[in-house]
Amino acid sequence: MSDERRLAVLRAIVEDYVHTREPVGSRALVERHPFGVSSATIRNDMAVLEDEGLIVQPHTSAGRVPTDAGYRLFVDRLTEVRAMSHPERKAISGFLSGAVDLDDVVDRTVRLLASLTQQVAVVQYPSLTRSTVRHVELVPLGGRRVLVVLIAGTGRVEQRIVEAPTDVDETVLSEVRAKVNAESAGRQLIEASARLQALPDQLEPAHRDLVRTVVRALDEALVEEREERVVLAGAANLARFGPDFASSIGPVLDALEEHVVLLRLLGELSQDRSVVAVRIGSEHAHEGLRATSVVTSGYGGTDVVAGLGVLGPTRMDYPTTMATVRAVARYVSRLLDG
Amino acid sequence: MSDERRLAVLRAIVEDYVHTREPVGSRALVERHPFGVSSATIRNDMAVLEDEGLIVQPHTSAGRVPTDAGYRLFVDRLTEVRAMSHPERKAISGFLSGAVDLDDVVDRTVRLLASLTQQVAVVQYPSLTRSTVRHVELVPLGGRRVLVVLIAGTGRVEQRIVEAPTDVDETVLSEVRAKVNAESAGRQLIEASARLQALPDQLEPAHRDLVRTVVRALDEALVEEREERVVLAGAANLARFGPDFASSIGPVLDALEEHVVLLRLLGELSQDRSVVAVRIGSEHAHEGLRATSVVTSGYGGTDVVAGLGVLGPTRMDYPTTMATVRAVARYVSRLLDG
DNA sequence: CTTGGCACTCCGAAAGCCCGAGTGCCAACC
DNA sequence: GGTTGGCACTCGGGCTTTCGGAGTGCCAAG
Repeated sequence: MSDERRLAVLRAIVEDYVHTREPVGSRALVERHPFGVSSATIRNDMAVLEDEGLIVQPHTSAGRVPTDAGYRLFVDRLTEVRAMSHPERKAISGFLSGAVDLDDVVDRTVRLLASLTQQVAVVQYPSLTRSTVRHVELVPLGGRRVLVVLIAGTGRVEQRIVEAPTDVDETVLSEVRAKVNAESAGRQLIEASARLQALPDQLEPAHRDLVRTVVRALDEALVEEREERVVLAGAANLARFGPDFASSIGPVLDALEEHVVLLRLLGELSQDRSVVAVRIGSEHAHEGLRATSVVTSGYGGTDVVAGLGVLGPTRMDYPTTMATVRAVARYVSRLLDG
Repeated sequence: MSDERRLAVLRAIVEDYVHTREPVGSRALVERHPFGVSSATIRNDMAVLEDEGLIVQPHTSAGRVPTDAGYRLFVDRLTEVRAMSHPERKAISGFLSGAVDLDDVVDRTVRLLASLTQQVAVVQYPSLTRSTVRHVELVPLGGRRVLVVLIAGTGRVEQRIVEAPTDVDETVLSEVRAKVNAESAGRQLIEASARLQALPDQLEPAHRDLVRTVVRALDEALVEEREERVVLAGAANLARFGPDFASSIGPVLDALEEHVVLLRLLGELSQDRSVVAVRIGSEHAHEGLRATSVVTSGYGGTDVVAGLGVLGPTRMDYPTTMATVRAVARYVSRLLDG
């Protein structure tokens, strides 16, 4: 019994099922695909595939449906990520290149992904972690309050208002500002953070507490808030996933609202920028996502700085979705690099 | 035929229908409510109510269901907004008072609304318009780039990076900064905006272009971006509205994603802070919302600065929802004022 | 205006039925 | 050993039919 043909059968089942949304039987399979063998043979193959846990039949006398394990094998071994056609590429770059600032890039990206895939799109804000510090500004607000502003290389701006231990005057603040910028401007955020930690000890004791307060605020902005934001689009597509998906809509919406869950997902899957990663159905840690698959990619500048992806039913067109996600991630990365 | 009893019948129909989710018939009505008349009499009343377009029967031989007009009359004339109980108030203020900054206030508010009402909650970010300017900061970023930061009385911070007409040096910038703050600090945003418009003419020509650029950026931050953001929570509750609502989920999610639609809605309905406003089903301009009702209130400081509300099925418990929205709006307002 | 009575409608659940798709298995075949 | 046609068997789902109950509208009497 040819191992190769069995895999071809699995591939055919996945493709047909994704296409028709209905369990696929042996007869239909040999009609649509040129296996050169009879349906009885295919039946034998299917029995084996079922033993291996790659497909199941919803009821006796129904066709077969891929299991999550079946999709996994399909994605890992039976799929080449499709290349995008020229017009497709053009549409992507055209739509994205109109963006005016970072917010706009993220916004356009997430909408684009949602509309191209007809699924739910998720885009994480580019993390500050790998980005650089352009400038740190300290603004006295009167009394002990100081506004701490961090401007990152990406153009993203984070600010905090802090309460200094004593009243601050402008001359002290100028000094601190100069020191802080000397230590951090132009450096990667992680490095800047490390250097800033050491800063208070190098200063005269009178300023230490103020500097500590400022550094703590910057650190929050740098570390805690990094990767903290995600943007969604296309939630309405959930309703289009079909009636068999209806019962899952509630839990999925719940999960989508817990941005922490999405961030973890993107974080775990988007380690590598050049690769699209897929998490399928039961592979999800979060219960509410067990009916869905997520296709993600890292994106950003020279290092990976964030992730993006789409979420759809496990019965999705993986090759196309993966191609789209990859293409969009690449274009956004290029945009942010330039 | 008593007009009064007819309205009592309408009220009873609305209440029972909201409670049971099933069309209510004349027999069930007299059993549950002490009208002191027979079901035949109620039937006559119902016939009239149906003629008036306030109720309909889904099919012959089914009970009656309120129409949107019926709900409207119920809300306008048959309802006293319930007062919240002490424990309820306490839960609200307790949950909200833990907030650490404006973002947190908005975030907690929207979650609170969603969980209290089990519906979809919408909170608009407090508008800057009626708020005051606390401080304006200008930061040279090197070359011609200047970071313009606006700190509002609410603690909200808006920033823009602008490209000055020529290279900027710190001394010029200090001067401009002083002027700008003198004109705007402590003033209401609208007033500040007006005064800033006049500022360029009062300065020496050399600085005018720079000031114009800065003022334009501030104006954008003040005017264009005001009221631009809404935050949602509880979208998953859509799935709990019942099977009869299932077909509307898609369109509603679509509408929820168009924040512009929500902003217009909140804007139109939340004119007055002390009043809860309701828009019912077919009263919505947006098609996708025709199956829903929205209950909103203005909230904010001394003037109305933003709106919040919840969205649910037209068959919702209006008195309770209105009470909750009102109570939450009040607590948030108090929080922002203090 | 109210009421009891009555004929009428019609939804929806339950039951029964049948058809077709699909399977598993087997014996024969190459 | 893999492949094949044949065949009996299963079972879901669509279709129709039936039936009961809830609810109405109307009417004539109070």
